[in-house]
Amino acid sequence: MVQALATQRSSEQTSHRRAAFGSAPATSARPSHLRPVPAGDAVSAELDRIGTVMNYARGRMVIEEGNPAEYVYKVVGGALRSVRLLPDGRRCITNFLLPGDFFGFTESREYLHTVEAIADATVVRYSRRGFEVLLEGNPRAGRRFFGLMCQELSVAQDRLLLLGRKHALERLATFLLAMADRKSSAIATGGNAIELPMNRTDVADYLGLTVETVSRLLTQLRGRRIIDLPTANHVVILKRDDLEDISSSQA
Amino acid sequence: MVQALATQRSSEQTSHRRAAFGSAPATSARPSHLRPVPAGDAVSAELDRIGTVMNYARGRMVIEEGNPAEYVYKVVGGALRSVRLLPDGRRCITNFLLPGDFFGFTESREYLHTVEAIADATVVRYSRRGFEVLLEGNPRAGRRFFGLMCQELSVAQDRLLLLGRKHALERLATFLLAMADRKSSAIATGGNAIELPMNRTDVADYLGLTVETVSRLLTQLRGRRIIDLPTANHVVILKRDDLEDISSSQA
DNA sequence: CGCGTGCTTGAACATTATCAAACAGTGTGG
DNA sequence: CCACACTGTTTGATAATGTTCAAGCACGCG
Repeated sequence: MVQALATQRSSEQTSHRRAAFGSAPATSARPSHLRPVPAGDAVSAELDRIGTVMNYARGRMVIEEGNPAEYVYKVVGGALRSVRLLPDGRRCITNFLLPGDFFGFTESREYLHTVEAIADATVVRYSRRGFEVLLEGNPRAGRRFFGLMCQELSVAQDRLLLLGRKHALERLATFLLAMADRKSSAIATGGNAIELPMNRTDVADYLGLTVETVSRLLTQLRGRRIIDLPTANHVVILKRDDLEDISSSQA
Repeated sequence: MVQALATQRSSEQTSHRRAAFGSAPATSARPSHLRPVPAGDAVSAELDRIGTVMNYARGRMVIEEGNPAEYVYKVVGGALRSVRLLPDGRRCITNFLLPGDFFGFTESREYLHTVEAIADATVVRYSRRGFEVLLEGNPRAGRRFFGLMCQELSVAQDRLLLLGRKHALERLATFLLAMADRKSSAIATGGNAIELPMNRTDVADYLGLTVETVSRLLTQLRGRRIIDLPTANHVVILKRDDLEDISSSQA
């Protein structure tokens, strides 16, 4: 939410100020350590030359499934969701995108997923063509992004395990711990205070559950004094060990 | 199974014959069109120089979670499974690996998943170091493998949707259609005869179901004359349209 | 021929979904 | 400034899908 406040309300507002590749937004407490933001260097300088800063208001679509895949993006501030749909409307959020995350990569001509801002978001947009030229001309960039894709794939596989084999409560615990690690807005609390930028429906679609189940389980965890819920979107982890036990994560 | 029969029974048998990068095994009907095997060219020639052909008997482990990630692999013949486990033994098969597929890519020092042969399998092994040198020195190779990772990620996201939002019968239908497309061993039948190299437990762990449910649903589909089951591992798609309707796939 | 593994089938059960309604928080207009 | 409407959250009762436990069956192999 801190990031969101720093961005402007208007959507699709373009600024031609050049974007720093590796720098986290000033309003972010620190870059995520799960998906590290590459440090500023030669690759960053290259990317800076072709990047354009853009702002999207909450709810706005950044890319849409089926549209020509002409750009790739990096999140600078705010939060977004990557969405896949079934024909009848059932929804899966494949990923929440936070500062430092890239999105929009695809091998096909069109995007295969939709990305929407769940909080006012700032992103840097790179032309796909320019990005590809960078990849071909700069082996270091190629290596870096190949490594990034390996990590993404690994994260996705963890989620396959979560969706395929974990119970509802295990899923929620895993999610809360991951969010706490990615987005520890309060260093003072040891990374245990989480400001959720997404609503219950988003969490449900991310965990393969229903809104009702997510709500009930959060209530249950609060009843067991494992978490606190000062407000609906503010979670405080009180007993991290218990949450880790519940999550059944090997990590 | 055709591929498996062509390979030798002994495991970990090394042959220093050089491996053709893009060529499908002679015993394979045709390369998968879902995950195209890159055609032979300069990149292939590069890889050939550092590849070693290896055979693994059914059930053998090729790579193991936690071990140093020293190699990357390409499947030439047979079939393998990529596995993730929870501490209590619950299992998720993140992918079935068939001829043309690569595996073993990771950004971390150790493998994050286990790969086992489900049928006698032939793979080509490349040293990770040599592969990385290739990526850095050959922009075309970099681009190709980056694209491959994009595809892998997209496939994984489709499976997130499947595991998160599809019912058991939809999952099974989706799986059967995908297998038919990947592994149409009988061209004469229009790609509708499938020889499943994996057992029911593997299918269950791939679809996030139990063996019993998989078995019941296969029986149900046979009862509705949508598929035939000449043997337990031989599926014939009789009504592809019905199966596609059931699968709820947008594709 | 008998054993073992994997597949199928059945009955009871559990977890989570569905349907429904009340509640809370926020922003808007009177 | 308060009432109202809207959206999102919580809670409850019921139902369904898929799991669990259990047993029988079939095929392949020694």
